Amino acid sequence: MTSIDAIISRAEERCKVQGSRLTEKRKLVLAGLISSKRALSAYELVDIYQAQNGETITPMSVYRILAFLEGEQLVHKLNLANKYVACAHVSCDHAHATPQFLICSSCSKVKEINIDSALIADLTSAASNVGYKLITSQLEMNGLCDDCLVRVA
Amino acid sequence: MTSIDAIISRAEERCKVQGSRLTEKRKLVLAGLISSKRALSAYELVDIYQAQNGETITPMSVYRILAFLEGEQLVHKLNLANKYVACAHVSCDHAHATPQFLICSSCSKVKEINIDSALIADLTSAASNVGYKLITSQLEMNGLCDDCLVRVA
DNA sequence: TATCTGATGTTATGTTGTATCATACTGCGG
DNA sequence: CCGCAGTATGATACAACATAACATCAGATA
Repeated sequence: MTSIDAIISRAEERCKVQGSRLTEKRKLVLAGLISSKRALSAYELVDIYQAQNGETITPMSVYRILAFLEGEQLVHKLNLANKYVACAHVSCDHAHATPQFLICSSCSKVKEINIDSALIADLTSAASNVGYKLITSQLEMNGLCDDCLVRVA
Repeated sequence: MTSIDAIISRAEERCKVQGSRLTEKRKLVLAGLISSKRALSAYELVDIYQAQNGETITPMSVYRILAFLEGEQLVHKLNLANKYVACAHVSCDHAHATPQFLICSSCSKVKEINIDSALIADLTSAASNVGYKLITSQLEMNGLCDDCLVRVA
C-alpha cells in the first residue's frame, strides 16, 4: 500500500524531469483526488479542497490545475462522466498502455485497467472501415461496481 | 436515400404502436436532428429549430422532447459529447443491436455501427473480472472522420 | 360536458466551464 | 542585488448547459 505522500513525491519527481513544477496547490488538488478513490467533478474538488485544507479555492483554479495535471498524465479526464481521476499508475515507471475505465454509475468509483491490444486493433479497424480514425482510444464504459450492485439487489 | 419525411412518418407509426404521440413539435425537433447529419447539443437544436421553422422554442422544451425521443429510441444521447443524434435505424424493423458510436472530435459527425457481439462479450468479462457489471454497453469513441482528417493534414 | 392525463409555456435557478485582466511568485542575466 | 520574463494564481464576470416548479392548454374519455 503506497501512501498518498509517496505518490505525490513520485509525481513531483516526474514533473521535475519534465521541466514543470508541481506547486503546493497542485499537490493539494492531486492529493484530494487521490484520497477520494473515486472520480470527482471540478466542483466536488473545490469542496474537498476546502474540507481538507481549510482554505478555499476557486473553480477556475481547480480547472487550471486539472488541465495541468492532465497534461502531466497524473490525472485522467473521464469524458463520460465529466469527472477526473488520479492516474492509477503514477508510481509505476513503465509506459502507459491505452487505459480503459470502468465507471460505476452509482458511486463514481473507477477502475482503470489496460485494454487488450488485440481488442484495440479490432476497434481501430472497425472504425477505419467506416471512415474514422480513432484518436483517443481511451475507452470509457459505465457499469455498476460490486458494492453498488449488492446495495441495489 | 430515405427522405426526412419518410423517416418521420415511420417514427410516427412506431410511436403509435407504443401508445405515445409524436406531436408536431416533437416531429420538428426530430426533423432538425435528422437533417443535421451530426450530433447536436440541445442548445444547437434550439437555434436550428428557430432557423428551420421561424418560431422559437425554449431549451426546456427541447430537453423534454429529447428525453421523450430517447425513450422512444428515436434518438441516442452521446454522453461523451453531451450531444444527441437521430437513431440510424429508425426505418429498420429489426431489433437494435448494441450500438457503437464513432464521434468526430472536430465536426461532431457521427457514425453508428453495430458492435461485434464477441467483442462485447470480451469487454463484459473483462469488466466482471475486476468487479464491475456493465450496464449500458453502448460504446462511444472519439475519432476524426475522413473529411476532417484531410482538412488537418 | 366535466374531467383526467399528457404536452407545452413560462420563469427561475442550479450547475458546469471559460475568458479576461490583475497580481504575485520564481529563476535568471546583468 | 535589481529588474525582467515567464509562469502561476487571484478575482470577477459571464457563457453554456441542465432542471425545478408551477401554470396553461389540448385531446381523450366517461
